[in-house]
Amino acid sequence: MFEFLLEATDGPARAGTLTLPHGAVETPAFMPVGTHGAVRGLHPVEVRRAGAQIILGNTYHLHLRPGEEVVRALGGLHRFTTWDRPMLTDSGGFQVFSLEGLRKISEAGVEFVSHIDGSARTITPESSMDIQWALSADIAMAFDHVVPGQAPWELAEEGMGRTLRWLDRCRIRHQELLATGAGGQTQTLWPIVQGGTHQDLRRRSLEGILTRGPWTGIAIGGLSVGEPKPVMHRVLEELAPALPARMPRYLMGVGFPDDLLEGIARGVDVFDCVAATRNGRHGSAWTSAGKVNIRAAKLRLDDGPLDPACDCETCSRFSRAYLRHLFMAEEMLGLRLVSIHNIRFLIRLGEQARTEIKAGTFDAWRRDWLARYDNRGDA
RNA sequence: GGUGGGGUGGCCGAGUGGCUAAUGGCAGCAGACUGUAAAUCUGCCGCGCUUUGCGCUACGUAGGUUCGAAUCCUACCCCCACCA
Repeated sequence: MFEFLLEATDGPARAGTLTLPHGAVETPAFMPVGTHGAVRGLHPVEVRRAGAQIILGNTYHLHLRPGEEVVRALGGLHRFTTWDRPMLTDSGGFQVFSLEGLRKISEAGVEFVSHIDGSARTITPESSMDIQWALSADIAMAFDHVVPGQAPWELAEEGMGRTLRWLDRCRIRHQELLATGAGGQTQTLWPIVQGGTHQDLRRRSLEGILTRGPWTGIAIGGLSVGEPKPVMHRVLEELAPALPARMPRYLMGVGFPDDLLEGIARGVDVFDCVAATRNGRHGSAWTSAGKVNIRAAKLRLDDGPLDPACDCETCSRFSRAYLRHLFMAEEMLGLRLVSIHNIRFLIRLGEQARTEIKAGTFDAWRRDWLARYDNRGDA
């Protein structure tokens, strides 16, 4: 039910298949983010047609609105949203970082002041598990304490240690929930490696997680939260040799196209990132030649597709000039079309990487790809 | 024809003697965004240059008052409302 079959490796890069209750996920894979139970702006069919095999939901946001009991009463997140393929829910741990000004951390859990109505909302390792069980995604994430990328050792140590202690509580509660076995529901729990940018802490975190195993997958959190890219690469490289080969590795919150390739090159199997949809809504598109600002004046009469090398529904049909017009006219179709392109772009990057890994040509392909990719935005 | 109100940078619109190349907003231009408090945010936005500075032009037009005017005075042109 929660198997990971490692099909090929090419250096540290891996290609595999993750089997989950709602279907298979071929890796390397990019998961579009659907915080509120929807990939922002998109119809589930569009998300599916972009090639998505799994999407995310968010514990904190769905707890606040509509509330997990509503989702449970309506048959769980799959039925509620009509997304019938695999889903993963993030635990609310990222909101410990992103909503820093609205929360208070203690060993018991995190007291949030709701960003919606100011009411007090406490999330504990146990309640995060309860909420995620009610949402009933295929994969639940451990409730973790994410610290900023520049966090000094002391703070990173605190977050890492707390994440490990909370993992014990998550695991106990999750096993209790599994034991109830209500309605034949099943779900797996993935732990999260923390420790900031400090090698000793990352190692301790990973060792702590592995001694608490077994697990069906493992996540690396607390990256791309303000640290320079080379530092993220270093952390991944230091971690890679100690990660068991049999488990899928999920690099949380990453990333941009180049981050996917750099992550895959360092042994990562699964990614998620809001940038595809957020940048899409903001008019910033990724293409094989680099970033394109779709509002740019120079595109006014550009009759070509966003990315000639892309097979998405946007590129196969609409011109850059039309997309620009939609943005200038504030037609919501524009936001949607670029979002569709961006998620297809990342998913296809994973698909291409998978092919290259199986062919044993990943590294050369990656170097070539990155050399052609202009990150400055004048593609 | 009379009376009153008004003409400000691409547009709307503040400003009623010096702190004003002129608040705001819109439009335009450029950029940012990494487990979503974001269909958001930031910067530029009279012209030129050796661009943390300098020069030029500018608040309907032409004069005037003043050390100094978008701001005060005079004349004229135009717009709006009401009255004839």
